[in-house]
Amino acid sequence: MELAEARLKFIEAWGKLGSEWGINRTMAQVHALLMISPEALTTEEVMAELSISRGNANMTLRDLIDWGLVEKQHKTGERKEFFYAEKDVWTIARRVAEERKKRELTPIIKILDQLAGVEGDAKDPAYKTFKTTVTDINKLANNVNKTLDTMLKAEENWFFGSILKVFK
Amino acid sequence: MELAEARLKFIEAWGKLGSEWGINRTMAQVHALLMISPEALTTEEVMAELSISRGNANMTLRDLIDWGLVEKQHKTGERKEFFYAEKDVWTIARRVAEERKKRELTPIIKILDQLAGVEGDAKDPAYKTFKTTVTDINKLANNVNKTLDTMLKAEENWFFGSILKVFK
DNA sequence: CTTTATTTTCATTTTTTTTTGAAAGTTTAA
DNA sequence: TTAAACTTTCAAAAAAAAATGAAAATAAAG
Repeated sequence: MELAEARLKFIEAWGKLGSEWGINRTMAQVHALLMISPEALTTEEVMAELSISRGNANMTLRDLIDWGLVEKQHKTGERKEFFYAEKDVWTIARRVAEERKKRELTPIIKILDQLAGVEGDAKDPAYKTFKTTVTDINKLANNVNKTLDTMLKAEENWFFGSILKVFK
Repeated sequence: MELAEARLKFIEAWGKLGSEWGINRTMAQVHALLMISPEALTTEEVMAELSISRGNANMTLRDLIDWGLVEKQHKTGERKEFFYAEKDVWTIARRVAEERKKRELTPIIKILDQLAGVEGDAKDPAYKTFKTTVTDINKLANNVNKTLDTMLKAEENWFFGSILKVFK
């Protein structure tokens, strides 16, 4: 397989994976393109490579910056902005985990805390089932939360090494 | 807060979480409803509780069955079908992990294996960056894969207990 | 069989999400 | 200043995803 073909396949696959996980396909594709680009790219280059509009490229790049996955660069003598993606895969994984934790896990734990406190008749099956389910989900969410905190502090080899060693 | 209100909030929150993770909002809501229902429900009841159409309820329930989260039940003397959700939260988590692994992780690892094998000029920065990125993502994906295998076999307390103890 | 209850399908409609592109805004440099 | 280069915004359009509902299919009962 040619590099050019492989690059396209990678961009396509990363876009598909992203959309399956609730991330805009184009955003995942721009991320993929930047991850495999040794040099920072301009908006124009991103637009051309992926055949997307200026508005789309601009918004997507801004989102990637918000996720902590891409940074703006300025080159001396050049007027336009360049975009460069973090290349360390474990750092990328941690940034994504950190953002999703903040945006999704923390809010749902807050709601579950409220819901787990609902009062009711201890003999009512509807109440018992609700209480048990919500309390159990809350506990699991807190376990995931703590595990993510661990992951955010850990090195990749240490993290997986330890997990896989314990459960060998 | 009343149980009735809490139930609605839970269904809403679960639906939102689902849609953020690439799962159809209605499917997540039907799942939430069944998780907090002590008894199996009929299609009619699901339709009424969530104000959705028969076609939608039918397809969504079938999908939940495909995910291994809901089972059909038949009651003697009753002609219609009843739907009952798995209530053990750790079992639910494992089923979801198992399905997403099968549907998404395994296919992308297959693609990454192909892409990691692409040949090229070892001095070409574009090639080097591509190769490194793809290889690193592949390694991470395989670590996640193994960790999921462990999770699928483990008990909740054992799994998180061990992880959190190692990294305490 | 035939009828009735129930489930499934799927073309069409509706809703939601994403993308476009041109205008407005901003920055730099001459 | 002014003007050119570049970035951002956002209303409108397009595309994608989800939902509807009625007809077809299936299954059970008489």
